[in-house]
Amino acid sequence: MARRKQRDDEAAFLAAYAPGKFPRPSVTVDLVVLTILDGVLSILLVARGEHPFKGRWALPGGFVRVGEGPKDQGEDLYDAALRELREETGLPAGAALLEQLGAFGRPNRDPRTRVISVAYHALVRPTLVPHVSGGGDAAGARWFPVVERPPLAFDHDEIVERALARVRGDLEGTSVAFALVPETFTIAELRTVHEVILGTTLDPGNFRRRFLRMLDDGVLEPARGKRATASKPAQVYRFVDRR
Amino acid sequence: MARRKQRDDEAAFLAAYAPGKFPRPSVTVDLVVLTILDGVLSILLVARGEHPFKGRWALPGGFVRVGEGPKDQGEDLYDAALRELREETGLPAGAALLEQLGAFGRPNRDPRTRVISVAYHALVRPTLVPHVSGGGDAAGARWFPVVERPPLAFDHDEIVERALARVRGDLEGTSVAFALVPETFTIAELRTVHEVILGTTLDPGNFRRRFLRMLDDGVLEPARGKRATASKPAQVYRFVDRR
DNA sequence: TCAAAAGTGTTTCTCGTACACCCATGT
DNA sequence: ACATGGGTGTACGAGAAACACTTTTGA
Repeated sequence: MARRKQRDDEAAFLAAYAPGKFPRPSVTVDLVVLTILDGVLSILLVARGEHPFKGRWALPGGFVRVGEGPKDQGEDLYDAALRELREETGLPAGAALLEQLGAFGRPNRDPRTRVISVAYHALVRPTLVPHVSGGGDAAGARWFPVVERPPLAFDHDEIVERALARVRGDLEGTSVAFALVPETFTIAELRTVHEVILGTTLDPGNFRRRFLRMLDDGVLEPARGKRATASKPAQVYRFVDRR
Repeated sequence: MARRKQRDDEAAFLAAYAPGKFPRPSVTVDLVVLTILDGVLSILLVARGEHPFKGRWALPGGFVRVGEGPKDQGEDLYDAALRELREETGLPAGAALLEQLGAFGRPNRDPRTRVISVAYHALVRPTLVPHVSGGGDAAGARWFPVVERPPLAFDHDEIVERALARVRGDLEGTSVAFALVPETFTIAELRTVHEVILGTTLDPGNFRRRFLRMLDDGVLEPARGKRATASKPAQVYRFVDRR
């Protein structure tokens, strides 16, 4: 039958297919890992131990694992990003909000060979940050305030700029802010996250109202306990994730 | 000097660098080419002449040109997208609003070998569409209404869905709508674009007011002439691009 | 003269912004 | 007792939404 014919046809084609006739690029994932330390938006950078850009700071990242043939095709891009995050920071999967920023593939962005990088941004809870320094591969990794970060290797400055613009844009409408706050948090803590990302100050009263609207939308729920502050203790809340 | 030493060091490293120790993926660009035909949001698809997915419809696209060594590293991703657009549609550069959607790299999305695709969406003025059919490589290219498009090859259905979501999201706040309208246009024509993309109907009066606000923001300017309609002729406007 | 679409007016509601103010608590 | 920050009230303006209405043209 035609159906059977079609299958054999395709199988024959696949067997005859010779990969690698054309040169291929290397593909990496690079991570823009962000958190808030002492009320300052901060980024995780690694010092490059090898050429090119030896000694410069760069985004953590690495090559995407690609299998040898049609049978094993390697790992997903997202999984590669997760793996790099774990290897370079020691953070467990699910500890960060990981989202793809896009592909950066300008020729000569890496002097060695053509490299196309798929960038991700990862937002890490400040309460998990202490774990980061401990990691094995993470020797040479350091947090910098984003506003006073050193110039970066490759086109990583451009990637960081795009990540920041993206996070700012996503601040309202998505749940990015909750990824930068402890499990349970006060209204003021969440407001600080917004202020730090936007680089402005927000009216506490007005922010509170927006916040409470989320509450009866079911995005948030009150949690037990209060947070001790410099003055009157504040109610703590929890983000309810319904994906 | 240390400076001189550093340069020689790096040059030596580059010379010694042996590329291709690890398997590399193929990288393609795929295009979600959209326009509005007869008031219907439409997408350009090509019939696949070869395996895999022979006979299925797919997004236009092709391999990114990658050079042989460090000296020639090939073309930029954006340029590759432009080139494909030209080759497959005959559209000149600048005829379409071309923006990157992201990278799609699930293993086994192509049965032959690991392929990572960088997707772009291209919004084409309906007045330019007649040129499209004429193109050389464009044999087998056809417009489909997006709502009744056939099932696509590879993971292209997913890419299209993401493109549509992106365009809908960008509709307000960016100038995507102006890319789907003739050089000069009436308020009703622009409204139709919004309605078609959002899949809703909009109040003519209210839309007009939003539109006029753009006018005194300087985003638009009145153009000479009127557009003949079924009834009272309408004023035409022009989009002023200040990038 | 009639249908169709351009263009105007009006009302209501929601939301952002600004700002004044009260209240509870740790020091 | 008092400063600090949590929490509340209010008033104004911009804009979204709904809808009734007038005007201008082609057929």
